[in-house]
Amino acid sequence: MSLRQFEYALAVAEEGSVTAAAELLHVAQPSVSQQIRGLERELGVELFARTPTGLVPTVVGRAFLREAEVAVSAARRARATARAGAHELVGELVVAVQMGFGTRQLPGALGALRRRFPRLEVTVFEEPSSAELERLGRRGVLDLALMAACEQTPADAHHLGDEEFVVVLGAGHPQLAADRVELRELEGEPWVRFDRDSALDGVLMSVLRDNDLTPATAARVSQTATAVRWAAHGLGVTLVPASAVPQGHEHLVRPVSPVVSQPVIAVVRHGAGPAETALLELLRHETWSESASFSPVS
Amino acid sequence: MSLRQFEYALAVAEEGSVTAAAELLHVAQPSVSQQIRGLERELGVELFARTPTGLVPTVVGRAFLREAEVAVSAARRARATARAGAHELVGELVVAVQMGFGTRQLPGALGALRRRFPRLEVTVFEEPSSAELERLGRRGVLDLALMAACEQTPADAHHLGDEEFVVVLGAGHPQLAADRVELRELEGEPWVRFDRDSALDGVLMSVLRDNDLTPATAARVSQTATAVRWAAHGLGVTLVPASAVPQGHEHLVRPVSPVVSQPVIAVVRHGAGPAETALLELLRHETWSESASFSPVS
DNA sequence: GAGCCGATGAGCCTTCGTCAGTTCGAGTAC
DNA sequence: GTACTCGAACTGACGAAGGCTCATCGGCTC
Repeated sequence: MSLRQFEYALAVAEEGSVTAAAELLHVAQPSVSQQIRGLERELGVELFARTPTGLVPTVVGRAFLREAEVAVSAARRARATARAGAHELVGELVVAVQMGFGTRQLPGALGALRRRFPRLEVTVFEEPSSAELERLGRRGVLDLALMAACEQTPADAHHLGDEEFVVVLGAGHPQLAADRVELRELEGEPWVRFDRDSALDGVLMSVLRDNDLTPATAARVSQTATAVRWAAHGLGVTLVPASAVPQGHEHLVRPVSPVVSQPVIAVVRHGAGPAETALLELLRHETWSESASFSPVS
Repeated sequence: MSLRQFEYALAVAEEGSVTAAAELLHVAQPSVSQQIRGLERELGVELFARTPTGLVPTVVGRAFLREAEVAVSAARRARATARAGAHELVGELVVAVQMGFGTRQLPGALGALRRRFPRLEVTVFEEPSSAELERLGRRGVLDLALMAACEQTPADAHHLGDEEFVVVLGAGHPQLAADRVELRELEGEPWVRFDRDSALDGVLMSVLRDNDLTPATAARVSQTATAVRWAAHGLGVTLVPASAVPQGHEHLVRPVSPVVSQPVIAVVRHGAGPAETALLELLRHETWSESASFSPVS
């Protein structure tokens, strides 16, 4: 049972005779005859009724040909898709981002990618933990991963820039008066934290530890936008990447001292093709080091 | 580009490695390796990225595999359909009926066929002219044709029975008093006739000629049911097969003298399979010679 | 260095394609 | 009605191509 047999059977049905089908397919007549016979023998059914003037599909033959048509056209589509991929970029690029990193840069890069390769679809997964990210990468599901550097960063990772972290304070918080918040001044504040085992929570914990602060957990959330909103409502203070602050909350945000920043890396998978490389280049050209644009209301 | 290559590629994508795929497919590892390479060479694209632990589909590879999956499953369905047809009857049986013949018997036979072979679909074409019917038959479109015998009836036609013709009179027509209408008594009546070149019109014309009647045409219609309805409304009289009289008009119908009847034949096409034969047998077992059940209201 | 994975090359065998010739049925001329 | 011709599909033999297997090599991981 091969595609060739299907195509021959369809041609015979279309033309109504083996001879005409053979001509259409640019092969000799016995070749078509043999293929049809072989197919019928393998299936154990008569697909065509032999008349003196040619071959006519039987009842089962027509039912078979309907499905065969689907198979053949799908095969043609598959080939066309692949061949198109040789020149243009087509397909689906799967990207994973560590929650909160590159939130500002990624849309720009993806927009540019889409403009350059309209037939390239992109799916983005947002994962909180770097462990899960690594697991997906190992399984080959991901084409490109965007994450904070950690101890086990592979050697072939591409350093894109640094993500500066900022605190979000509740409305009316006394520290909003300062241009830059001294972390030690936040002693005793309750914190809006992130999911256990998430990279963001890891950053927060190490920052608190480095500044001799005791972590009082007000709540745990999984998304940075939620953390910012809750902090704005006065539930506690939180620490998020600067690029992850949603619009409308800028006035509650302050850079911290000492500065907290994390190198952001991109990992493309083994045997990366032109699509991955293109996205990587676009990400490189985004602005990563941005002068903190948060300050007290003047 | 063959189905085998598609299956191999899908297996590799599924298993994540050539070795595992080969095991799954019960072939040696180099075989799978070669097929994948051949496919990639033919398409001019890298479908899989080679990693130390196995093969992972690339961006275009995934787009290709999506279509390949469709092709392979359609091929499987095609095979399953055909194999099912070897034991059970599946598919679509195309039947053509000469307008007005077997109108009563066909539904019964088709119902029985459907009960015995639920997966066999039947399509019925109603054609007015025998020439068109023959043309369709010659082109191999039809599996079975039901028609009146004519001069050029082929030798392999199956005689099913005879279709008696009856007249339909307008309400209040004086001849309704008789059990059987003498055709000569209809001299001067306008007739509701049938489409030019239709078999029914041919029957009507030869009957009128045989009885020395002059045909006065009141109207021409293409369907027997319409002819009966128009005749019932007093537009004229008409002559239709007894089995074609729709319910509710029986009181306006009378057999004629001399008796008009046409042999009804079934023609199955060259190389008829079990489906055609089954329907033919069922048609044979329907009652064709029926004592005329039309009479004046008692 | 052991072990796993994919790639490669040689040999065997199946399968496909072609050419020749045969069979069968339909249409036609006499 | 018979014989002839033509066109259709089938059959068999042969050469070519491709698929499968075995043994082996090169790379990478642990």
